[in-house]
Amino acid sequence: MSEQDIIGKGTWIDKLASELIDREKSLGRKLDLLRVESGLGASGIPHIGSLGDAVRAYGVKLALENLGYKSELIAYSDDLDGLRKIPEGMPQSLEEHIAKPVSLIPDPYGCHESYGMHMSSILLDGLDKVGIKYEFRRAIDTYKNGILKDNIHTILQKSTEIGDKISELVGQEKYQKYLPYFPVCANCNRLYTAEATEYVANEKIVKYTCHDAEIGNKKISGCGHNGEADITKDLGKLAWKVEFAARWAAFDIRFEAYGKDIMDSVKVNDWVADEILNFPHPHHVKYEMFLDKGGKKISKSLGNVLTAQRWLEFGTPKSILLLLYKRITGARELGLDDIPDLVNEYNELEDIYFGKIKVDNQAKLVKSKGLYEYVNLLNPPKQISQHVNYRLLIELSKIFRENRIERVSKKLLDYGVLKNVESDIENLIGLAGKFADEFDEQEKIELELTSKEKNAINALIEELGKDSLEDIQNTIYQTAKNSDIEPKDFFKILYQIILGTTRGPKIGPFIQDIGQKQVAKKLVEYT
RNA sequence: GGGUCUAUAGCGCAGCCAGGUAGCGCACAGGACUCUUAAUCCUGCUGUCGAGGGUUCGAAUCCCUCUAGACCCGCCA
Repeated sequence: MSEQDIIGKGTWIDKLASELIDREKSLGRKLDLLRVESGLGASGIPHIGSLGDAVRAYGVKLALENLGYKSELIAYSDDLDGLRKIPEGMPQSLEEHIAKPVSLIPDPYGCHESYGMHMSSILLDGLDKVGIKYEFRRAIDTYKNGILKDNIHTILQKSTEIGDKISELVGQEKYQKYLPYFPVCANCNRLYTAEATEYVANEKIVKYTCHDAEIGNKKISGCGHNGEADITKDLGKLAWKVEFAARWAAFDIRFEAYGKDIMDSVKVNDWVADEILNFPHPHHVKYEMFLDKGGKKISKSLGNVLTAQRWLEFGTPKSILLLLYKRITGARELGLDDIPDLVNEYNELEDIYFGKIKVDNQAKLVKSKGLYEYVNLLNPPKQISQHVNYRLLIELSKIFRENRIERVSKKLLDYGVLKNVESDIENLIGLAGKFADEFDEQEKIELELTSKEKNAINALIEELGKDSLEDIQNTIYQTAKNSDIEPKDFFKILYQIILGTTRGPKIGPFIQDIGQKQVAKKLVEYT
């Protein structure tokens, strides 16, 4: 690859942006604002995959701007989506609100105006924490303000044609029978119980009947209300198979990524946009779902949901951005145990960016530097910062649980890893410390000790009580010998008590680090 | 029925999406830190890149076929 072939910063994001621009040019559309969109779910706890959709869309926005175009990210919360299932760990009191749009359900935690806003806020908070900027829009406002009205009208008028096409494209036949529009019942506020029976085009009204319906395998009772919904202002929503298209056209969206689970919906929506609404569909990129470590889809009901907030307890914002920007293709099993590698990988990228690590392959160098810039949202630091291996911090954190930041810092200085400890390193020690506490919990080992061994431990405790103990290593060795125990076995016992393992660091200096009294206290528990 | 992903060292994985010397972690072997073990550091070993074909000066990487596994859609949004 030669120099002039490199687009933008040389990453997949730049390539995507470039494809997008080429496509827009060949469509002959105006290029003064290339708007990108990310859809946010508002019905369940937003996991890191939902965050990824928005983070990557923002990356595309940055790439477009970098190539000289104006761009904007719309974060659209689908808060007219009906609640179908109570997410794991949420109050059962939500039961009465099943099938209602999430923005019409009170927030069970009382901190937001609705259940939907509570969920959306978790995601928006995640975006804020990693530095993503966006323009927030909500389904409920979009429908109330009639922003989609013309497109809804067109879609409903051509519902027969659309129903047939859906059947042809994805094999789903229900829209040959029903209108792709779900009114919210004016009487009971429920969404899926209200069946749209007829569209009165000249009045822009959908007639509906609220009757019993099934969601999943759950029966939901309708209230029997017969009503009319004005598509220009009443609440209701288009079915997903056509809603994206209406929104894309109304918002003039030129790019939206999607997960493979909604591939079929996107296929239909593309057709609806192109053929029914006469709005060339946005450019897309498909991504795989994040899976948990067992290869299962992250699902709220399994309780394996991984949020940005959870990640940020242990990892830096940049580690999330790196995860999401390093690539988009491929299935990925993801867990919190990926954090250490990502934190370290970021440091490596920084070293490459500032020339501290040499990379021979020119293309790879450009790509790595570009990735570094995206992880910094195209605003990279001017200077390299100090790096400490995250795993080292975890190991040190396991040893020092009290006054952790201070004592780990001191150790880093002793090791010569750092010249001085700055606040970002202290912050990282905090994160690594939480990681150590959470995932390397040392359980108390049940040890069957002989009286000979107990005597030896008692002797050692006495020695450790002395202030002027000089050579702990040798003291232990002597203690074992005096008690007629193989030193090897004695060391093993000590490792088990202190570290929970059968081996470990050289124990003399190690005890010094932890503190003689601290160790003595622990040993007493076994005598 | 439709679609997607995955397969690389003993194990776990990166590299593939913009082709250019096969990499990382763990494990293993040796060494440093005065006896005694290595959290830490250094050195070393480990390969039919699932199989077959194609494109290319050059393929783990791009294309096609096949095999095995996983997942998604065909309720709903």
